[in-house]
Amino acid sequence: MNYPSNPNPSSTDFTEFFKFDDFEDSFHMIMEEIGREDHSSSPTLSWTSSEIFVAAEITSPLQTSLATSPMSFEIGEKDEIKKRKRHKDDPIVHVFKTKSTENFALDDGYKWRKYGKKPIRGSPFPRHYHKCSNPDCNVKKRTDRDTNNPDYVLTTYEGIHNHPSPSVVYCDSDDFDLTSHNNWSFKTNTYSFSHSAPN
DNA sequence: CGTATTTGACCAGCGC
DNA sequence: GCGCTGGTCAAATACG
Repeated sequence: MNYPSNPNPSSTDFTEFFKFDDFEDSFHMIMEEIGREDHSSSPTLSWTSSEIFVAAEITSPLQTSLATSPMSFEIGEKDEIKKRKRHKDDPIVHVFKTKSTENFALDDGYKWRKYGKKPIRGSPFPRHYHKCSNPDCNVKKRTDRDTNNPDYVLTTYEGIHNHPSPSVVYCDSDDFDLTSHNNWSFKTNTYSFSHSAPN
């Protein structure tokens, strides 16, 4: 399967990428929590990086909640709920594409445990499967090399972390509920972010 | 010796 | 059904 790149990397309107109700709900919920009345803009992020960052968004303590693309869906009514795998043409909302010839994995600040590796049909490069190392957190991510351009790594996230990023080094409050605070910063070995909500 | 990774086996959708 | 494919498990292995 070839993953499309972000359909509109410069857009700040995420809503057009959320075709599924649960995505839209969670998106609006988060926008409300961070005080965005128009629900159409993302937090402002700035970063420095040794890698070239291609996609418009990157995971962060807040945006991880948006960075979800389930691999399968539950469809149907109560008695007949079935699972459906992601179809080839389903939109993949958050695939992060980074130029990385040295480090395969995107350093997103979370700690991951690798649990699988599979050759993918049509690609000379295997896909790697990871779970969040935090107990009781079932967020997953997959990493592939871009078949069309092996210099790039595609990272796909599924799920919402139920804990803060271990890389949050500053927040304007001691508690961990980042969504209720305006200022925080985020640092990994590769990236450093800062976020300041507008007044 | 404890923890993380590797890797073949297993399993579940999906298309035919 | 059945086979193909991708996702997960878990025992073995590597590594600090």
